[in-house]
Amino acid sequence: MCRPPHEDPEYQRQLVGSYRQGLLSTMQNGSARPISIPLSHSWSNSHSPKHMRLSGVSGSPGSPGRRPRSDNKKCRKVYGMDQRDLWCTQCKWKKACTRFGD
DNA sequence: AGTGCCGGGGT
DNA sequence: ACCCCGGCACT
Ligand SMILES: [Zn+2]
Repeated sequence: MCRPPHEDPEYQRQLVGSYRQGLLSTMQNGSARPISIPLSHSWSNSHSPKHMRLSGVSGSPGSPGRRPRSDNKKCRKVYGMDQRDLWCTQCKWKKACTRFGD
């Protein structure tokens, strides 16, 4: 029913993945406390102060790693350049897709 | 060639 | 905040 732009600009960017400020919509509480996320401790503060690294992931530390492209069909491939208006907002702006999010 | 995304830029 | 492209990694 309608969908005035006072909320959900694209389902409010999809999901209540808001923490940080989206909490307002769900809480409707008058007190917007910027405190906190349930930031837990580092599971035990110093799990093992040793060189924990045998050969797991990591090719180059100073690199974001490779790009394991997925065979998913996202907004762009599904609809095509001729219907860009149907893509999700992120795809429209050449950002990471939020609708499929593979 | 084409998709998919970060970084950067305009309003 | 909202709106995009340059250029890059990858297929
Ligand atoms: Zn998308």
